[in-house]
Amino acid sequence: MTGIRARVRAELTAEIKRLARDQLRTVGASGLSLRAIARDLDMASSAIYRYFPSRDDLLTALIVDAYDELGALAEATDAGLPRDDLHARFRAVALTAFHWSRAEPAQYGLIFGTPVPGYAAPTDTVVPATRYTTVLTDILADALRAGHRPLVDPHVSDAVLADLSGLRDRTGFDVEPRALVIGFHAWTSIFGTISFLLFGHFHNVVEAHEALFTDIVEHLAVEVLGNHPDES
Amino acid sequence: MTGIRARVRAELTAEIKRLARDQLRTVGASGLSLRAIARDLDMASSAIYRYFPSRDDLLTALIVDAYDELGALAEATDAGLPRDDLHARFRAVALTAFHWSRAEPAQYGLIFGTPVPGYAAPTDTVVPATRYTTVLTDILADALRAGHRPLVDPHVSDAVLADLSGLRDRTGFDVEPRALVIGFHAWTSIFGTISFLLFGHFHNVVEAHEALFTDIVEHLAVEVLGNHPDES
DNA sequence: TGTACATCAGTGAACGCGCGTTCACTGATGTAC
DNA sequence: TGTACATCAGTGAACGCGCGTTCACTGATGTAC
Repeated sequence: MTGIRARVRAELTAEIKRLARDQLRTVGASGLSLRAIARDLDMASSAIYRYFPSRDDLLTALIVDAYDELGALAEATDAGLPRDDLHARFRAVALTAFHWSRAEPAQYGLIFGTPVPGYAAPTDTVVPATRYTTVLTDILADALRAGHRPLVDPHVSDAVLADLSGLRDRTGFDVEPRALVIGFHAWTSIFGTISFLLFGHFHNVVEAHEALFTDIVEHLAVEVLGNHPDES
Repeated sequence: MTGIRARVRAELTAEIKRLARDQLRTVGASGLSLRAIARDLDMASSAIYRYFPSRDDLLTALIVDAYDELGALAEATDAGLPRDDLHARFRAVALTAFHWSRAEPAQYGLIFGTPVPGYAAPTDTVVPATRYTTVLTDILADALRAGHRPLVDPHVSDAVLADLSGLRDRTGFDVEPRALVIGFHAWTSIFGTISFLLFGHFHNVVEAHEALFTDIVEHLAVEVLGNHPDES
């Protein structure tokens, strides 16, 4: 059986990551300690190196997992809704990010907070990082095709246009620039609001976090999607 | 002369904070080391304790300074513009935050990034933290008085309404709830966009940061302020 | 103006702690014939 | 099915480093009379 050793290995790898996430919660990314994890596991500190070649590799794995978790949740949420109810899809996917940020604040902070200085995210993180964003842009692209139009057509600077055409040439990603700027606006609004709520900037101002988030996303949805084309 | 010792003391205090900011830039808030600062100053590490009673107090001073710097810049920017050009004031104050984030990324990360775990911001930081926000809400209040109306009237949940009336009772801060929700939206959009640009989430997508920020803020201004009342 | 005393800045040693990573090693698990 | 060998997981000691904070102290600067 080649399987048993591999299974034990996978379990211990998962256990190490689980304990690492616990540490993220209590001491933050820069306080993450391999020795502390080894202590929790009743192992020699050097044993961790059989699973992760260095502390940075463990951090990278946590980042990848976090992006994948959020991305998978958003994909599942979106897939469960009727394709043509763009308002509902937009709201639900935004709300998914909000709920995930409350369930996993440490992981949220890891990917959306201050970057750990001296840590350069390797390329392994690029694809997982795009999963959530892809769900969002797909919704906006569907909306465009279905005749939804944003309330205000944004101005797009020449420099931004040039970047976007470069992006199209490099990756084939081809979306109408004005729609994309609206998408960026929605993206940064959603996560800006979540971050401010999570990081305490609404402390003593508004405590009904989910209600406020919902109100803001609702407002955003109308601006981004306009009214339903049937109604205009 | 009681002055000379006080002056030297003020200078050294400033020097310590300057070196601490350098460290923020290179190793981040949690890597901030009093011993390293003492080394840079060619002093015994214990000497720092004549100026800051603990590491956390130094961190607090840095946070207060950061909020004050950004707040003072926004106040000065706004004060230099004609009171009745609300679009210009809104854009300029947003852009001030953007430029400050580029000039002082470490300080920006300190106040708008992931909170340092285990560090509870003391009450000294509350007032400085409101300076920027006050400039922004004043602009929106002026706009309302001048007849500007947002393009879309936001829905405000009962729970948010209750929080806001509680806030009014506690602090006397009294702004029309729908205007305030729009203000929150603008606030989180501005800083969400700045954070994503600064923290690398637009890496390999849009490199013309200032142009993109300007486009998004312009879009936001129209949504928040509507068109100028004269033109409608 | 001069002296006695209090305040303050800075020193250097020490306490007690933690960290990432390497290395030679033992013993168990898997593989090939 | 049994044996020889290779792979792998985990150990424990060590290297070299860093940290915040305390404490008794020296010597200079300021204050009060």
